[in-house]
Parts: sequence; structure tokens; C-alpha cells
Amino acid sequence: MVQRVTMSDVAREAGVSLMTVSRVVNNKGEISPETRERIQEVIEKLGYRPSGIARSLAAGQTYTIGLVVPDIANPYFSGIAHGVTSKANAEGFGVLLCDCEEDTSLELTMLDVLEEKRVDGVIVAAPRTPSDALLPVLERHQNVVVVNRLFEKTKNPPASGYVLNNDKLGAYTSLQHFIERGHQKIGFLAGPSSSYGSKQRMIGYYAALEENNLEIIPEIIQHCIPTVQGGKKAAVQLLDEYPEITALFCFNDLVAIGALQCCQQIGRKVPADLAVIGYDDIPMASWVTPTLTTCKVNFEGMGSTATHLLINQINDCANDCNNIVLEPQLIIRDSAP
Amino acid sequence: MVQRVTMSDVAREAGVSLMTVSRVVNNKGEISPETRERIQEVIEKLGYRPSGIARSLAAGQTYTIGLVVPDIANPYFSGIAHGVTSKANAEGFGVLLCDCEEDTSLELTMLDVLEEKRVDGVIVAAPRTPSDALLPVLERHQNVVVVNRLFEKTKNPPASGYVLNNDKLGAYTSLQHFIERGHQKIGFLAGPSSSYGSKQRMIGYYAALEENNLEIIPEIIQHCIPTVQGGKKAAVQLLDEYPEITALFCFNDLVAIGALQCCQQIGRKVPADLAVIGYDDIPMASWVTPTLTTCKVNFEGMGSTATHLLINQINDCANDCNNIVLEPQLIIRDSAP
DNA sequence: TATATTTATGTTAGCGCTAACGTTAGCGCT
DNA sequence: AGCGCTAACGTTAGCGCTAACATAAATATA
Repeated sequence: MVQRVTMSDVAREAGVSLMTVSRVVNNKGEISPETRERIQEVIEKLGYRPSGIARSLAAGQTYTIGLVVPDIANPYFSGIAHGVTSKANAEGFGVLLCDCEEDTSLELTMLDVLEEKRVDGVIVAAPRTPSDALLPVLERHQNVVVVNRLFEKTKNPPASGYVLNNDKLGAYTSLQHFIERGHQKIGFLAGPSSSYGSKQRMIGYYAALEENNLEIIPEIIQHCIPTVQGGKKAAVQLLDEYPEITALFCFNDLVAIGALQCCQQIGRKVPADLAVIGYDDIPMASWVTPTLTTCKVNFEGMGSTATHLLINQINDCANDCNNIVLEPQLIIRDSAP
Repeated sequence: MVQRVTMSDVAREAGVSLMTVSRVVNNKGEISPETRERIQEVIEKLGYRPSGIARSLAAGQTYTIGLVVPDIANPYFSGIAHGVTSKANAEGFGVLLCDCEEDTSLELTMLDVLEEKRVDGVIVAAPRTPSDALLPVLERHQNVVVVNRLFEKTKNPPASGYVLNNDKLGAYTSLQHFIERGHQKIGFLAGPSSSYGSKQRMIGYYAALEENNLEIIPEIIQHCIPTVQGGKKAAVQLLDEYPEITALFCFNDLVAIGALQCCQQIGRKVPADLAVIGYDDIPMASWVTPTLTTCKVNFEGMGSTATHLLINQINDCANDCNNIVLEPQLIIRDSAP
């Protein structure tokens, strides 16, 4: 390490005590204008930069938060990360990014690493680790916000905040849109059965049908892998078996795009022969043909909201309203006008 | 902050000196097996976690690197980030993510913040800040790797490493593919004229034409905004003016997808009436119809390579081969078989 | 004028760890 | 016995900063 200018160097050069320099740097306490200016000049002259490390050790706060995601290359999580960094930086916090590469055991490792780094709090996005293993590790952290996962009611809440997307409502609104346009046999490509989001969408799907006194046909609900290929494959199978389906609600946009490809392949026109609604509103949704009607999820908003909650906790150590549910928004495009 | 177990607590409880505990924790120096085990038991019992902060201050290394990107939500950069985190974590380093939100002035701010956090090194991806402003700030950092940007030869190299993608070769290979299939009038939607990547692709474009004694027609090279909309608009205009064009090389996949949309609109069949090649190989390239022939850029590889270079520097403080150029790979799909 | 209050600074004692060196006991060797 | 050697510890002095309290000078109050 190259010789660094320290606060003592500045103090000596300016002919004042260490603490006076500290007060100028942190803009804290009473200092005469002349002294402040003189010290500021010396700081400029010597090119002094305070050491965040030393500051953190002495003050017991790192001004850094941890962000744990399953895969930063996934647009879902990079959107959240964007919201997190944006808000955190605005509030003077750094963000330590932990990419678990879809490996649940890494989630725990990362939380350990973040503890060693003494982050002021962590945001955990969509953790897949079972509660039994996750809770004790989360409890080691002072401040935690969990994004898109809920723990069973029986468990003690380990986190001080939750940010969720109202997938129930998203599904409900989508179905309502179909039903208003006269659709009665509405298929559902439901994504992975284990997924929390899938279960929520399912509830909204049922609710809308029941409320409109429409028949619920379990056979036209089909789980699938949440990718373009998975969606295509599931759509081919579903539409082959139940050609009377006139509308298709999809777990996410990728699945919906797979469904569109399926229609192109089997010669069904969208939306004339089959209306399709996706979920998420990834950029691609507006680029495909036909453009995709979809439930927009505000990823960036989830990230910034989570960060807001977390920083509130870090500062106050007491806040009531820390369960935030974001409302999705139906974006109507050509695939289900 | 809650009461934390410190190394002294462990030492007292185990009846040894502080340093002995330190040696066990860091697995350094000679310790008798019995002592090691006893201390390890106490560590377990008390739930001791070493403080990275204190360690960093005492040892002068933070085991953290900074990553500066223009926008983490952009798949280009989230791909790089994935490579960076993956490699960094494997080597025991944390990654502080700095998202500049496409604001060049934030690039400088972020580098300042990273300096205060005393990161061991920084990776700067595609910085847009002019050299004059960027170089002095980069020079404040011990170890720097720059991804996808080169500085003028006249400037003193501020960075200890560079990772580039061979866009020249990518363009050349793409053109060669066109030419081998008999195309002679090959349009080029060249993206933003100021972009380094655009200039490099241009060189490769020219080189391939010259080498094959084909006429260079400057009018069929057109700069455009690097988005789907930008590509579509430029393609409509270009193909209207020069319908004799039979092949189109595009700045990136988004532009290429815009070109595909244009063809659909004006009734030109791809690849029969117009062959199209994109650049990057974003996931979407294999989902559009027709699937897109494109030059695959190894984003993750760029990230991990950059990290490898950086960590080498951090450890050795001396390395020669620190200019790495990654070769793109032409992925042949339906749009230009 | 003496005392309380304010304003501007200095002093001290760490934060939790590691580098560097110091100490001790036990061993083989001549 | 005396010497060197080394494995296995202990001791000391910081890393660069801040919290908390102490002090001095300047002003206000009785």
C-alpha cells in the first residue's frame, strides 16, 4: 500500500488537533469558519481521503448493505438490484452484491460473508433456502428485508421487513380482463408448482373465476418450466388436448412468448384465436409480435422500497409499517387487447 | 449494535492469548492440535465471527473490489457483473456494486466512494467519462481493470489491465459469412457514431469488403440509436432508399430485432430477401422468429477475466500480460444461415 | 465583579484486529 | 553440561478514526 495521508497528517499540517479535523470532515460540532476553511485547504492540498474502514471500526457502522440475489444476470434481479443501488447510493450507503448462482447453499455462505463484513443490513431477494436453515442465519443480522418470500406464520419473523408483489391481484386483474371480453375457457400455464408466486397467481386465478361464476377446469391449469421453451412445450400440449381454450394466462413473459411461438407453429392467430397475457413486463414483451399484454411488475420499485425500509431500520431501529405489497399493473397490448 | 463476541472474549474463555486465537482463525503459524481444537470449540460455543472491519484496518487489505457499471439493469452489464461476482467470491473477495445510472458524473463520484471504502481494486466497465476527468480519479486507485474501453496512446496508462472484446474480428467474421454466401451489397446499421464498439465494427466491416474486392458504399452504412425502435426506424429508411441491399449487419441484437420487425412490416422475407446478423447474442436472439444469427460476446467471461486480472494485481503487484482481448463467436441461426 | 453559559477546541481511551518481535520449554547433539 | 534449534506460544504497538469528556476563552447574566 502506498503511503496514505491520514487525519493526523492533516491535523499536524493545519496546526490543530485531530478531533478538529474530524469535526470538519464530518461536518459535526461547532467550528469557527476560519479554522474550517484552513483545514479544508490542507485537506485539498494533501489530497486527504478519510478511511471508511477506520471510521467504521470506531463508529460501529459501515454504511454498507448487502444484497443477496439468486442470479444477477436474470433481468428480474438486475432490476431489483438497480432499484437497490440507486436508493442506497442516494442515502450514502454502498451495496455489496452477492450472486448465489442459483445455489441455495451459497445463500447461507453469502450471509456469513456479509456478517464478517459487518454490513449494516441485508436485503435478501427471493431466497429459496428452506426456513429451517435460513432463519438462524438471518437472525445473526441486525436488519433484514426479505423480497418476494414470506415465511410461515408459525415461524418467528426473522426479518424486520418484507416487500412483496401482489401476484394474487395481478392474476385476478388479468383474468378479469379476459372475462370482460367474453372468454370463458381460460388456460393457465402456471410455472413451477413449488414457487410462491405461482401459488399466489393461482389464488387470484380461482378468485376471478369463482366471482364470475365460471367453471373451474383443473385440467386446463398446467405447471411448466418458466422459460420460453418450457412455455412453448406446455402450450403445445395444452392446446392440443383442449383446443376449446380461447385465452391463456401465463406465469411470466417468457412462458407467454413460448405460447406465442406455439401458436405460430400450430397456426392459431393471436389474439383472434387465442388471447395471451404474460407476467412481469420484461423489455422484450413490447418487442415480440404481437406485442404482449402483461402484468407489469415494478422490479426497480421493489428494490428501492426494500432499501428504503432497510435504511429506516438502520437509522431508527423501530418502524411499524414494514410490510409493503406492491400492486402490479396490467399493460394492455396486442396479444390480449 | 448488539454485544458482539470478540477475539479477546474467545481468548479469555479458552485461557490463551489473543494472538493464539488469531492464528487459529487465520490458520497461520504453528499451533498444537489440542490448542487449535480447544479454541475452535470456544469459537463455536460463543458464536464468534471475526470482524472484517478490524481485520482490514490492521492488515491493510479489505478483500473487497469495486465494480462500476453504467446500468446494472442492462443485460450487457449484468452479464459482466455475474462473471465478476462469481470469480471474486471464489477467490474470497466481496464486490461493491456501483450503478452509475448512465450518468457520467456519477462514475467519478463512485470511484471516490470506492476509494473511501478502501477497496483493493476496481473494475470499471465501459466508462463514458472523458479521459481528462477519468484518469486522475483512476490514478488514485492502486489496482484498476478497465473493461471495453481503451485510452488514447498519448495518455499514460492509468489502468493496470484492460479487457476488450474483439469487435473488429466480430464484424469481419460476420461479413465474411455474408460474402461467402454471395452477398455483395451488405448494409450496416452501425449504432451510435461515438461508440468505441461501433468504430471497431466499422474497421472490420471495411476490412472484409476490401479483402474481397467488394465495393464500399458509404451510403448503406447508417448510424442509429442502439435499440429495437432505433434499429427498426433505420432499417425502414435504409431499405427504402437502397432496396438492392441483400444483407444487413447490425450493431447489436436489439437493432437486428428492429430490422426483423421492419422486414415483417415491409414484407421482405428473412433470410430469403434479406439476411440479418446481430451482435451480442442476448437470450432473446434465440427466441425471435426467425432466430437471429449473431456474434456472441462472452459477457460473463469478460467479467471473470477482468476479475482474474485484478486479483492477480492485488496479490502480486506485478504482472505483464494484462491486456486481454476476447474473441467473439458467430452463432449461425435462421436469419442468416 | 463574580459566576454561569456558550463556543471552540484539546485529550484520552478505545473500536477489534494483526505484524513483528520476544519468550519459553523441550529436544538433539557434541 | 552446554549449545543451538525450533515449536508453541505471549507481548507490544499500532491500523485511522470517533465518542465522550475536559478545558480554555469569550460572552452573557446576576
